Amino acid sequence: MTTERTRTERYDPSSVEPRWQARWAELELYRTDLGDTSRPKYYLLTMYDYPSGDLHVGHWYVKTPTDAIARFHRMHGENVFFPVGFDAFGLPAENAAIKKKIHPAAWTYQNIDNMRRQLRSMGATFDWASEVVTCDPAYYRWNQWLFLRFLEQGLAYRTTAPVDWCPNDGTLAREQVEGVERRCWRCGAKVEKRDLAQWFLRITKYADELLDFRGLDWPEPIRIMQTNWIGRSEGAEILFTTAPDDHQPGGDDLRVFTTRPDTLFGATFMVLAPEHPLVARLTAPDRRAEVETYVAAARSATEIERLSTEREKTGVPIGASAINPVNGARIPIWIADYVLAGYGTGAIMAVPAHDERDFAFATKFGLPIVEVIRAAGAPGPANGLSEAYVSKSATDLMVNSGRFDGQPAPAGFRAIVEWLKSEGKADFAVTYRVRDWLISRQRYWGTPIPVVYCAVDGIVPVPDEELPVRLPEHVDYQGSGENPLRRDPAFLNTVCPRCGGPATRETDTMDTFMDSSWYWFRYLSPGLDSAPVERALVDRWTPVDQYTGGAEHAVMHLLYARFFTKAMADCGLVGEREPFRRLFNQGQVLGADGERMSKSRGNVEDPDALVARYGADTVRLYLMFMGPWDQGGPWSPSGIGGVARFIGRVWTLALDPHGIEPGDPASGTLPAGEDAATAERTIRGAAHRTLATVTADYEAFHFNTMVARLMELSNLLFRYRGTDVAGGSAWDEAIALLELMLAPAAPHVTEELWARHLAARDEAWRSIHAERWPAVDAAAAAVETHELPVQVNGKLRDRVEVAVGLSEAEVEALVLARPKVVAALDGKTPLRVIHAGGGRLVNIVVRG
RNA sequence: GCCGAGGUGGCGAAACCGGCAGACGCGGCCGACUUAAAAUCGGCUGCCCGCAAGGGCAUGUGAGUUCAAAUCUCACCCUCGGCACCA
Repeated sequence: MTTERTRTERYDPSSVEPRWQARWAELELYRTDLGDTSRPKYYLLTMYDYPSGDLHVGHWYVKTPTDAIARFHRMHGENVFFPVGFDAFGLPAENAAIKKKIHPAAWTYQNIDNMRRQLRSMGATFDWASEVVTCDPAYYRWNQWLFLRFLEQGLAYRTTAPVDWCPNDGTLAREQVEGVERRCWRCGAKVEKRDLAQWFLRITKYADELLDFRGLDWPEPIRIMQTNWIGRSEGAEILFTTAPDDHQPGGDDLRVFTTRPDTLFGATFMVLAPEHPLVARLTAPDRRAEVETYVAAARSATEIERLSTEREKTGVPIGASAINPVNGARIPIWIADYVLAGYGTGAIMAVPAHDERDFAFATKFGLPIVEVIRAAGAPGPANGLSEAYVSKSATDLMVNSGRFDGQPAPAGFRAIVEWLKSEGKADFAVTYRVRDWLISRQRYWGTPIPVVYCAVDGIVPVPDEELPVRLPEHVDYQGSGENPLRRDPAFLNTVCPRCGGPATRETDTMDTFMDSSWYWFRYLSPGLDSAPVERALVDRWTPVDQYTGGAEHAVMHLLYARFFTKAMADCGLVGEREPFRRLFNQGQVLGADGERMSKSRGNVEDPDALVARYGADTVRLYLMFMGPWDQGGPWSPSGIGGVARFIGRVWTLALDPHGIEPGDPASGTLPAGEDAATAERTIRGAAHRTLATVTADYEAFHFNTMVARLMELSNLLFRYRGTDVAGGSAWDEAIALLELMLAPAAPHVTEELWARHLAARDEAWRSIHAERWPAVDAAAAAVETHELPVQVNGKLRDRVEVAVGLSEAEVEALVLARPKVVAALDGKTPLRVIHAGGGRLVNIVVRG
């Protein structure tokens, strides 16, 4: 008997995992009863995916820890709603259509089928009954409906805006414009800008409200990025007028926005955006050729290039002048690409003495620099300023500013604006960096914008009862990259809903960010065909309690979602004005080469192969163990074997507590100096201390240290395997705690072990995932002594085991008597003894 | 360029509040078990000097604050995310 060394069967995920997945599905364990009010609700949302074809480990990296959160909350008795869906419109489907001659819909649905299968292999607790697919007319119909409400509210409007344009392939997305040469990805033609009439949503109306994050538990960096993206600037709008010349009569209004009206006397020239509407009219005939060349060049540059502060400043004078309203001075008008048409008024007054970009510009082109602000007490510069003085100190004084000389700059700011305001030439103003949201896309695979154009009635909204405006199925998307909807007469030609006369449909479709701006509301009632959202469920379940997804969405998706919620609230559709109470951004898993995973780079890591080899639990646990969840990093599978080993050890501990390791002579005997009673105290103490830290780690999403703590506990239990205490009550308690703690992260193996324990005790089966999260036994977890590090002059010299709760004097006496400390003191008298952080460390200071 | 994040052993990382740098795991080395291998189990493993006891050095670089700095401050270097038509 004793020589029999047969081990328990190994853990075999390939048989255990599918069996439990099937059982959970059969029992509909994760279908949420949204009407159940007996328990607290927990709406857990993870960013839905674009159906690109295959899941990669990056998808697992977001979703499996989120699933652990869902399970953790269920174990706390909450009614958890954890839906999934697909962000199914978008450019890649159209690209696939062009390249592979497959219909975008076919490509998309084929990918969705595959990804559904892959998502199910995670063993996650998604509520599939709530699934949303945005390219389904039952979904995009409500995009159209919402658009029409926004149109009624004045939140949607149409105006012209430039697009990247290829003469052969029409509008191009940013990623379809290649290289610094800016050429078309398909035909290589030089890309130009073209102005098109397009639809916008008025996000700027909510700019101030979007700056308010009160009540939201969001990461600070995301709040800062959104705040900077919105970019609120307080200042004034100043009215300059153009001076008369030989070629034009003057008297045109030129409005500028400035944050520094106190520097107005230092405005020595004016710069218009090359796209500014007055440029053509004001330009002198002899300047025209040069100006037109410059405007063309500026239009082909990207905004990132134009706003670079590093780049050499460029610009040309247009041969006209403006009148500075404070002193009547004639100042030359230039155009330069660092001034953008879309920001402020598209025109600036240049104050080179007090703005870095203006200084660089004036220096390069020999324009005058007039100092008008000086630090208090500073002498005036002897030979002119060597750099711009941009400091905004409250004690700065105004100089060379007529009757404002000697005034503090902040007072001058107000005084100058008040004075000009009384003359109708200025007013206080606020400008935002954020621009209204351009939602028009000249593409096929998106939600058609539901308006028609009638020669008689102009822009006419499609009536609600005619929604959805369906995408025609059979279109010619092979001809060119231009929107195929324009080539489909059956779609294009319609009748005006108002007059019944001939009309044409809008052929632009919506930005897919429109779809993702309200999908979590739709999850609550995906099949509802009378309204986009069911108000009662929305009121009960939103805002979302926890949202997880990538930080790459910090400003666009997450800002649009907030805007949409506010706009929907103003349309009376929802009650809350914020979508996501708590946000977490996990890091990105990069390819092994450190680059973003993408098919074209060939660095995509396929989770199916890993699951086949190690099982879903190991992959889940490894992704959690890799590092902090918000960090991400390059993918490397080295180390996954360690996690697989850990799961195997838990399996062995749970099913074979009395086994002896033939390779370890100490196996099966208690550690030296321990009897059964102390061993059991050690086991219970370790288990309950682990429970305390693991609980905190789950709550803080510190999954990597959570796994480490469980490894430590299993290592400790392994030392007691085969001894007299193995299989005893303390042991069994520790094993049960270990399984419960591991259950949210590794749901299959823990479910199997739990079922076997129940069967061994002849108890009826119940899922471990329906068990309550255990409570810490504080008495068991308490420690009696701890190790105290002792430093002399900040260097570690000794460690002392001390009882918990000694006074500082007792500790000091103990420590000063230690031989190593005496040696380190070398006869010198301690100057101070510092007791840090409640017995964490003692530092003895001796030098003078 | 602008906004945001991050740089710690051979590798992934830990140190949550300014208090023992390197938990946990990978890899490596040594051992046990085995006819053998695999698997499994145990031990050691930041670098340098030393037989050892011990000592010195060390958290991207350089300065500073402090009894004490991976952690705070300043400057610089490098990597990653976003920059409005990829999602």
